[in-house]
Amino acid sequence: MSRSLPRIRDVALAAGVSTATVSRALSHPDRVSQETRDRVRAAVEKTGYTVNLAARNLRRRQTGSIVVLVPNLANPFFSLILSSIAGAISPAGYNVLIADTAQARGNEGRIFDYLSNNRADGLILLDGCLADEIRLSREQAKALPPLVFACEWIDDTDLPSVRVDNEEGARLAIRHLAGLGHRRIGHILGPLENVLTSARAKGAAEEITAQGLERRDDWFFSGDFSMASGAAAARRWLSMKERPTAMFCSSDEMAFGFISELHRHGLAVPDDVSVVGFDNIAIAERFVPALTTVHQPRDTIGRLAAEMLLALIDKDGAAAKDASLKSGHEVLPVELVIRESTRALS
Amino acid sequence: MSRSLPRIRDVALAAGVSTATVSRALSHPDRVSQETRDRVRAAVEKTGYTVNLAARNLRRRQTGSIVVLVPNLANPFFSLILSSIAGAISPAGYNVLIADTAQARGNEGRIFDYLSNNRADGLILLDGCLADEIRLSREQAKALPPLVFACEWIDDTDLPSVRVDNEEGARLAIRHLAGLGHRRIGHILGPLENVLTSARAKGAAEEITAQGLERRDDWFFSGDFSMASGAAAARRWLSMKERPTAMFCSSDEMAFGFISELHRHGLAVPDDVSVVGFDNIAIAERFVPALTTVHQPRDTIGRLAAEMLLALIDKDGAAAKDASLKSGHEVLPVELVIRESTRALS
DNA sequence: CTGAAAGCGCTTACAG
DNA sequence: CTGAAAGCGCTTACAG
Repeated sequence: MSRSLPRIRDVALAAGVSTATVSRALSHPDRVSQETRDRVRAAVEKTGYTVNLAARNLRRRQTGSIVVLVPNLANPFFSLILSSIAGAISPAGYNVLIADTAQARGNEGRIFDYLSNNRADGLILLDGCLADEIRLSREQAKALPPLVFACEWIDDTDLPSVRVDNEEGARLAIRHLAGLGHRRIGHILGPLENVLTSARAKGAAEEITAQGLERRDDWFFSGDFSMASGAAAARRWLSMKERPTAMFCSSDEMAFGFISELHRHGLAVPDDVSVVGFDNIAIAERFVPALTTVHQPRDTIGRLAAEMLLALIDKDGAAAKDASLKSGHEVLPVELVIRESTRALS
Repeated sequence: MSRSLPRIRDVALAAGVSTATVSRALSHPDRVSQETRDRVRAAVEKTGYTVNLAARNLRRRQTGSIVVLVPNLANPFFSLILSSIAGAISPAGYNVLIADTAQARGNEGRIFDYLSNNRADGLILLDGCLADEIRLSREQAKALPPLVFACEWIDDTDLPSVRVDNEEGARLAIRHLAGLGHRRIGHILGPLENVLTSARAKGAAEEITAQGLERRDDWFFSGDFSMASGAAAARRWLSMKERPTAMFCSSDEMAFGFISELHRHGLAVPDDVSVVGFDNIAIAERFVPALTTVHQPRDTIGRLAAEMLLALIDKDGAAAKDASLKSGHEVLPVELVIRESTRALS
């Protein structure tokens, strides 16, 4: 920034008051007389003053930033969540810093840097694979700032989170396929270490059993949420002697990869196999065929995570930490959106 | 941040040197003896010190942040560009703030706030529709920080930019379709005020003429880059008496919307009409049919924009402003990726 | 190569 | 309701 920017002193001069009064008029208008308020406002306008955030933050002993850690920025699943987080955080006066943990993992210590309470007043973590880092930070008594998990979480901790009912989503998917007459249902898993993977696999396995269907290990396909892994699963499916007649994919992208790869081999969905996704990202309704999938309310997830975090930061500031806030888990309902990629077994 | 964080004074005490020396050892290791360097490093490790960025930035009269303004965070086209920007900017020691102009437009003044050099040491603008704001800022002599446009730009200014050869991309698309024997080629436009819209429409119109094809106004369909607008174009296409046999869409998302809407009406691509997109976003190769499209090197765009901006900031700092840097336009080549959504006119 | 000292621009108890 | 003054934590000419 150039040295010619107006400072609070310039406003004070123009308004004929002290800098302390200008500061108060701006930050606590109620602690200042009506007349002073008006004069300061006029002086601000005249000088074109805007507060220097570095100075304010230094003095207030805060960073003014909320850091959001995303597993993979290039994944469209996160974009809507990010914009709803930003939409809820910005009005509260914080900057939103978005960092890609996949990228940060390259640089040793980078993640710790973000986790440090030196960097952010609060954290929203969309990546549940930070258990080790968080444990280490805690052991070293490096105080973490208030944080909230969104979408993913860490098992066996009291860290607050916002997520959907992943098990129920999986059950809905399986129930839908069973209802269409499918008896052999496959499932493409997410990454093995991922909490979403186990939750959805558990729900799927339970419902398969509940429906009295055969549960075979080789009908659980490995994956990592990516389109490429969905395509790889399709190739394995093609090579099987006894194929599932329906597939529940743990992400929409894997469903697209699976469908597309079958299409390249001359097979069609849902004619040759029914497919259900998970997420309901924007393109799901425009894919060909339109994808039957489990809807995650991404805007709500982002907004709630932001609100929970802001509440935590306030509580911390007021030294009145609310235990229920600090370890609350908001579990949002999911719903199945039935479209064209599934149909009754013929 | 809690008040118990180690400060530079703690490091100085532990190392038995002054705070000035600690600061130097950290910021300018070469200006300090080898022994001092080692002792400071040991003291940093022992105390767990990390620099307080607000204090550093205040003292250095900088913000430490680069702001990226995106037209729409929820659009997957931008995600890869954003992550490559972040990948190039972060190592240089800047925070990357991402803001959604669609959201910011709601709050009056928000955009100006971001444009202020009080907020960021540099700007990367992915939104070309900021012409008015930039003109106003300049007129009011509110010094803008160094900035670079990426993807989009503003005509008739000397503001530097990174972009692809949009006209050539359009020509490649039309030439490909003409080469397949198509004589009636339609085009779905982007938003009317958008510079990309005119560049691509110009290239398309030129090449249609160059190929000796009929150019009809009603074969230029309005759109706004979204899937919904592609679907709307499809409905108009369906209602026409004389339909184009091939469509060039100014974005992949519009192509998906167009194809999907036709599919809902029982028509298929490329059997009933050939379709070319623009962007080559990740899902293009996995759409059904896989989309023929004009590839934009999104990672290169992001990286180059970041590098240009960093160079500008350095130059500004050194007061040695390089005119060619300040108004350079990097135009990257595009290439046509031929897949399954186009085929010879039967 | 190193240290003492000033100052970046703001906010906030404190006193009046 | 208002002002004088201290101080947030760092960096950097300046002097030695």
